[in-house]
Amino acid sequence: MERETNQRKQILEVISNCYTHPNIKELSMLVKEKYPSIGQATVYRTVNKLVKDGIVTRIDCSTGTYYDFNSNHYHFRCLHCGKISDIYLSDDVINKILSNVSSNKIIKVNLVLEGICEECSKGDYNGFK
Amino acid sequence: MERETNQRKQILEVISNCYTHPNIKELSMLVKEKYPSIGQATVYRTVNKLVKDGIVTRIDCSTGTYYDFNSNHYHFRCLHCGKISDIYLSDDVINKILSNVSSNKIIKVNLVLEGICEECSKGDYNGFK
DNA sequence: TTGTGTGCAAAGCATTTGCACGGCT
DNA sequence: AGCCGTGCAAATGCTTTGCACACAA
Repeated sequence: MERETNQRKQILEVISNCYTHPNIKELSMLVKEKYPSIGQATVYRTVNKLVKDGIVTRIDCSTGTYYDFNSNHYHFRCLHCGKISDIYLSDDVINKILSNVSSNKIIKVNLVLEGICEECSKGDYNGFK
Repeated sequence: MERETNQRKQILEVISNCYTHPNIKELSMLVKEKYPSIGQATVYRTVNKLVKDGIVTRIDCSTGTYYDFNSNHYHFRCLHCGKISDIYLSDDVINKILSNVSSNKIIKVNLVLEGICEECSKGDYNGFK
């Protein structure tokens, strides 16, 4: 099913080396920088496959979709600077959340908190991004 | 700032009467059905304003963005039938989640669980939507 | 050898925008 | 009266797709 092509390996390598949580556009640029011969369509197709295969995680929030490698954590997005940071929740809290759903087959938890990060809270700012 | 135009009232009325959680396309169609003279661009612009004003809530998940009226609850989306249902969490659980973030200004919590709903779990199915 | 993956360019869609007009306040 | 909101249609921009070729299994 899933072939270990060079492009797949290289795109995965770029994602896993990402310090930030890129969206598809940023990811495309990073891939283009390091592996210029990889086409745009390949990035789109490959990332979707990696998500489907459970190797890469989607972060869906109000400003779009971001990607994360190997994530069993959650996210906070600053409405001012746009930075996305990781949040870790205990199994206890997660189980309490899951216990509120009658389905016994939860496959994914997309949790994104949005607000003003500590750094932005300190400085002056006017309005949100 | 926000003018109480007929279009705004009518679009809000359509959203608030929605039994389901429509995406922008479904919402456009519902608006078109009931108020054919309202243009497509107006639906887009107005919904975005209603979200910005905190009157309508965005639900962001892997299949796109859905809208909800007056929501202080959370959501579950079935990967098989696509249905979105409401989840209610106690303040206790929410506070435990929030306590994991160093920011003291959380403005929004986007929480979407995905899995197979009870109804779909009962029946046979092959593959996800 | 076979069929999936890839690159390119074009097609297909969803969303935004410019502009003139309408209607809140 | 002034100005934001609206409708229309065009523009924009993101994502997908068709096709011929490449390459992993």
